[in-house]
This record gives sequence, structure tokens and C-alpha cells, in this order.
Amino acid sequence: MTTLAFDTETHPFANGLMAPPAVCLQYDEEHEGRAIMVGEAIEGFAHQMLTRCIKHGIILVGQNTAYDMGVLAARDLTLLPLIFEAYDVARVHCTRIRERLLDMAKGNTGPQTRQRGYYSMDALVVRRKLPITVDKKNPWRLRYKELTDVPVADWPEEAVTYALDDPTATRLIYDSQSADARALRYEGFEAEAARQAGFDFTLHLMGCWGVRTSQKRVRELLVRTDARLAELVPLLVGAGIMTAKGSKSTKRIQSLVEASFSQDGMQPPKTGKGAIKTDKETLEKCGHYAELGLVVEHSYLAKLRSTYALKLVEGINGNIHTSFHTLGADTGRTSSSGPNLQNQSKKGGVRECFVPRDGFVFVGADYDAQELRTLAQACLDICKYSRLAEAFKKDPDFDPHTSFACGVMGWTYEDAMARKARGDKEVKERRQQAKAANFGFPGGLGAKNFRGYARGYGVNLDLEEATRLRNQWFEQWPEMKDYFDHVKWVSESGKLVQLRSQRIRGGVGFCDGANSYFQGLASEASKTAVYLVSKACYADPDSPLYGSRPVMLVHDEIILESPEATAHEAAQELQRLMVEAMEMWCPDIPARATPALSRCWSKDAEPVIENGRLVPWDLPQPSAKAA
DNA sequence: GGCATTGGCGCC
DNA sequence: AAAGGGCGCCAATGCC
Repeated sequence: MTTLAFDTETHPFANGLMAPPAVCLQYDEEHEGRAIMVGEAIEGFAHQMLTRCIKHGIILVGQNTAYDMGVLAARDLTLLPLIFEAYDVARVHCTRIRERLLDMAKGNTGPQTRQRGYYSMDALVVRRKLPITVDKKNPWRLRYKELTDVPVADWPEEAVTYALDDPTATRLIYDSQSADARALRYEGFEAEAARQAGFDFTLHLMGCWGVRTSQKRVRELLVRTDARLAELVPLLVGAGIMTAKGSKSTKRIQSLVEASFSQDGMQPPKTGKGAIKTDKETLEKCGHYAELGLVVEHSYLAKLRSTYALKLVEGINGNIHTSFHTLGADTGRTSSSGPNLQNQSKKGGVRECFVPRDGFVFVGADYDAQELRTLAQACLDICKYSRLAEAFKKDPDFDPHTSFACGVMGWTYEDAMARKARGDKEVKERRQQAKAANFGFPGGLGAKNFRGYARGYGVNLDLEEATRLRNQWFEQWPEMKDYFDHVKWVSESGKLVQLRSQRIRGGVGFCDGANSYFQGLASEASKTAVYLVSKACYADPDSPLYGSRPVMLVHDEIILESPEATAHEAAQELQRLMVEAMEMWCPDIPARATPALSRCWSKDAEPVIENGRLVPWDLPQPSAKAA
């Protein structure tokens, strides 16, 4: 199959201008040569290359292809169905994604690979020792805007060369990567690379569309946090913990911690590197110094302000355009940055700042017990049997947490579920304990560390209780013994082949290996769902999702903006496609996803049904009269 | 002043 | 035998 590498030069990229106007579209086609298209020839050639990709099997390659496809789509919306079709037939590639996949396979995922520019074209050319130089210092690199609608014949030579060399370098990188994958005996590399490229495109569209924040709520959030911080600062300065400039002295905090523990006849807890810990848990144990309690509160508010509230201002007049990273995590999970929309606080009114555009409502859905279902599928694939899988098959709404609580307490499942529905306190407590077990133990957690882990779920156990619980957990899910035996074997070679995608993770150990299988599988399902949903939103006029826009993926949760009038239908379709995606990756396990409409993002949002239709959930209105 | 590291913490 | 993992961001600190 022949390859056609392409690239676009555009007006400068900026926040809010995620898919800027194209100046030219250049290509380098194997055996055919190179050319630069400008003006209307851009959409003409784009149409042609996509059609040839779909109908005649040529492979399209780019460096950061999602960006170029976004640029082309913004220029000519009628290209969108063709773009999706080209991704569908798995013949669109991205050299950045491919390089990252190869690095993951080699276990080359250290901090240097997270640096800016590590996957830039010039870096790839150098690292792969390719016979071409990419001139990143070329003065025209960021000046193509000046050449808009200028015939190429009138371009300075440097601008022509730079534009043409990009696709050539891309093609060389692509070939070099294919050879690399063969040398690594990376089965399924090309298919996996094409799949991830498609995911990358739809995640890029999400970032381009962006999400709004409410001016009123952001302002209230800032006023609230600032007011309390203003009260805390003088107290902390007075206690000698904070300098006049407003920064906290870690040293001073550590000496107070040490003093407090020593008054209790104890040694202060230390970090892995030997420093005295200053985290919330430690400070709350320092009863002799009440000011350390103020430090905890200050730290919480400072984080709320700097990491969250201040970043939300951007979304008031413009939109917040995060970057989703398709293979951000070594397990295959996505990540998000600038800002990270995947770790927005559920407390403090942060999520509630996110609101849909006028005329739209949020349509969200999250998977029900996604990682336990992928774990069940992983056990079926690896161990050839799974009690967890059997339970999901028997009851698609199976609740693994209540089930394990029953195993521990000797209750029947039906009885416990009935008690749970009534809000029974004991069931709730035991279920919480079981939840910690079900989330922690599959990753290889030991009894000792489980105690600290469970504390995060509000569960306090001594070592003996933790050990007993762990043993009971292995009795409940006997396949897990075989699962860990397999993981141990894999960790000895360090090469883990992800289930079904065949993506390789190199340099893997025991716990990360144990996590990789089910976390990786879940990430495929979620990304596939985003892909299918985006295609419906952007390119399928017959879909109830057409005209909706995906705005967020938070691992097992997808949020769209949908026109209010058809949001009910959009929600049903979102749910259907999410279930379909999950069952593509976990064909032996039934999947569930729960949709809801809302007027803001919130952990409290739940499905509200009126006259058989979903209607938007909203925050409870504060009563008109305060006391 | 800029850069890298560490500790801490938000989320799934 | 034992073994949570995965992120990104911020403040403080230390080094050049």
C-alpha cells in the first residue's frame, strides 16, 4: 500500500483558535512526488486524498494528524464524514502516536519523554537518524499567515522548502517506525496505531470545542475562598508559619510536627526520602499545635484557588480548551492538561462552575463498575474462568461491592440489596469496606498498605482485620489467584501485551502489570465510545446525537453538550453507544451506563424523569430568605 | 532569575 | 513472599 504524508501550514495557533485557518496543504506521496496546494485547491485535494484513502487504500500519514484534520474540517465541514470514514478503515496514521506506542513497548516512558518537544518532528528525525534535516529555526515556520492566498510561485524559496520537507520527514519517520515495529515483533502495531490515531482525532475535537464556565459561580467561588484565606493569613503569619510575602515555611511546619510528636513520645512520620511529613493526616495528629490545623485549611483553600478557581476564569468569556492526551498514561489511559479536566474537585463548588452553552444542556453518562467488568473480562481471557464474570452475566446490574460484603458477613445478596435500598447503615458500612477491597486488591495491594488505602474510603482496620479481609477477597474471587500468577510471570519478562488491542507495555512490574490489564481495557472502551459518539455528533445527520458536542472524558464518564429539545434522545443514544463500545472490548460481559441531563457539572447530578423523558437536573436553588 | 526535584493533593 | 496504578499541577526549596 502506498503512503501519502501530508501537513498543513496555518495561521498561528492560539487558545480559542484551536483549528486556525489553513494557508496550504502539502504532501509527499510515495513514488508520486511532492506538491503544495493553496486556496481552494486545499479542500479539493483534501477531498481527493480522503477519497483515495477510503476507496483505493492509500495510507494517510501526518505528524500530529489530529490537528491537521481539525484544520481541514474547520475549513470545510463537508470533509468530516470523509475524515471519519478514513479513520474507520484504519488508514490514517499519526507519527507522534506511533512513536509513543513504540516507546511504551520499549518501556521508554520516563520523565524525559514527558518533556515538551520529545515527540516533535525534529526530535524524531534526530532520534531515528533519518537522512533529512528539519529546520525548526526556519523564519517562516510561524509566519505562513503572511502567505495566505499568495500563489506558491511568489513564495520565498525558504517558505517552500520548509513546507515541503515536513511531509517528507513525516513519511521517513513513518517508514522507520514500521520497520521498528517489525524488529520488535510488535503484532498488531499498525492496527493499534490507526485505532489510537482515530481516538486522538476525536479527543482533539473535544479540546477544540471547549467548555464554558459560569461567570457568577466562578466569581462566587473566588470571593468565598479569598475571604477565608484573608482570615487565615494573619493567623499563620502570627504563628510564624507564613512569611510576610504569604508563603508557608515548610521547615517551620516540620519543626512543629516534630515537637508535637516528641511531646507524645513518638517519632514524626517521614517521607520516603527521610523528610518529616507535612501532609494533612500528619498535621491532624499534632494536637499540641492548633495552628497546624489552620495550615491544613489554608492548603486546601490555596489549592482550590490556584489549581481550580483561577483556571476557570478562562471559560467565562471564551472557553476552556483542555488538551486530551490519547496515550497519556502507560496503561493506555488518557490524560488531560492545560487545565486538567480529569481531576476537577468534586467538593467546594468547582465542578458546578462548568455549564453548557446557551440553548444546550449537559448530557452525561458514566459506566457502571467499568473497571470491575474489564477485570472480569481480563480474568476470562487469562484464567479461562471468572466468578466475577459469571455474576455479571447472571445479573447485568450486579453490585460487586454488596456481593463481597455478603461474602464477609454471611448475608444473602438479595437480602443485602434490599437493606441497601432502604438505606441500612450496616450494609452501607460493609459495602464501603468491600469497595475499598474491590478497588485496591486487583492492583496487587497487600494487607499492610490496604489499611492506609482503606482509610481513604473511611474504613479503619488493624493489620489482622486487613489480612482477613484480603484472604476473604481471594475466596470470593478465586480466579484472582490465577490472575496474579499470570501477572507475576509477565512481570518477569517485563513485556505485557494488552488484551485485545495487543498494545505492548514494556518494563512492567507486578503491581503496574496487575493494573494494566483492566485499566487498559477500560481505556479502550471509553475511547471507542468517545470515537463513536463524536462521529455521530459531527458526521451523522441521521443520529439523535447530530449537533451535540462531546466536551469531556473523565475515564469512565463522558459529557456532551446537546440542544435541549432533543437532549433526551441524545442521552439514550450516548448510553447505547457507550454500552456498545464496552461490549466491543468485553464481549463476554454485559455493560451498563447511566445517563443524566444537567444544567451544570456535579457529582450530585442524577437522572430526572418527567413524562417519560429525561429532563435536566439542576442545583437546588438557595432559599430566597436566609436566616 | 530560571530549572529541577520533592511533597502534597485533586481525580478515576 | 509480597507487591495499587494511572495522571497533572502547585508551592516550597535547592541548585546553577
